[in-house]
Amino acid sequence: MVSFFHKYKSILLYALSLVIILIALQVMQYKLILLDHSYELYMLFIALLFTGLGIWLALKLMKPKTQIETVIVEKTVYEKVWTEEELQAIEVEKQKLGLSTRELEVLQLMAQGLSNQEIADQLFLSVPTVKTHTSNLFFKLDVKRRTQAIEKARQLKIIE
Amino acid sequence: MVSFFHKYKSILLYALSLVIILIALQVMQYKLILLDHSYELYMLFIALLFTGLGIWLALKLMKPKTQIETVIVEKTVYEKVWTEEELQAIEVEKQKLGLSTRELEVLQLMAQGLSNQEIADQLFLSVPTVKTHTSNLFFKLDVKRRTQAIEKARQLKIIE
DNA sequence: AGGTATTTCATACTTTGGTATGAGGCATTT
DNA sequence: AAATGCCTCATACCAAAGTATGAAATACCT
Repeated sequence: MVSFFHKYKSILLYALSLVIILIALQVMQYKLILLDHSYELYMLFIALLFTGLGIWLALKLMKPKTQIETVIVEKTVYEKVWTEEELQAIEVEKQKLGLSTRELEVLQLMAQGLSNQEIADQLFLSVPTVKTHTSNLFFKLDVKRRTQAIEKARQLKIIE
Repeated sequence: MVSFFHKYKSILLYALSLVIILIALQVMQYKLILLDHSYELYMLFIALLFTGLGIWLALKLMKPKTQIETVIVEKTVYEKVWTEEELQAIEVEKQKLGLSTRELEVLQLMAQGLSNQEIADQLFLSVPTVKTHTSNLFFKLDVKRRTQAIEKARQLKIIE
């Protein structure tokens, strides 16, 4: 019963408004407006009033539809100025990771979108070797995929 | 001038309807309805009529909102680095790509390091659907892998 | 009413990515 | 000399990514 009211709250409110306004209009009609014989203005007023009410009702009922589309997050990133403390914290984290020279090289190329094969070619390595590096890299960065590794490395300012 | 009409077509149509209906009502008033002294029914009719008109108007005006063409306005504001011309050039490139809403959403999540499965879960899609989106995405971005797509999207400032 | 674009899903297939394990060479450190 | 850490490579196996193709529903526009 409560949920019923909740669900159709807008419509019930509309019906209520309808009744109230109609009564009000009838009162007004006999007391004020029609005395001036300004029937056209009177009608215009009513029309606009109920149009507004219709718009309001539509907006209320439409709400669920607009919700679906708001999955996307809007981000406005300003140029961040890093304080000494933050930079030091990042440095510490980088140190803790203990990435080797080779691993950093691989990470660089990985972030540029190269495949393991392409990285191997670039660094004159075999693909298994590159895989070993990437695998160790993921372990040290505590991630599961190269895309996550790239994201994390970016946050730690290891790359770019 | 044409686009002006197109943009405010709904409102103009509303105004037109308003006028026509008011005139019609006045004619009706003198000829039909009020002869029965059914003033209340008459008012109710008007109220419902214009409520409907209001709903229609609201729906028309809401349309652009549900489309959400460029919801992802991820304008990263590196204030001092990017000039107006550069930003505009980037915008033009973005437009040329013609990425759809869904594709942009997938791109976003992809850049956060999510797997196709995780993207599917997040957006309530099947994995094949996500694959379709990524595949189209790669084609439009002219890349071969998701890591490249992320890199390119970053350069075009589509993401972060 | 028909055309277009988007979104969705499926199936089948190939390629790439990632894990596990082992192993040898080469420095540096203890 | 032995231990440690790094770099290298290999094999094998499984998971994820990516391609190709078809299809169907929706929505929008002319």
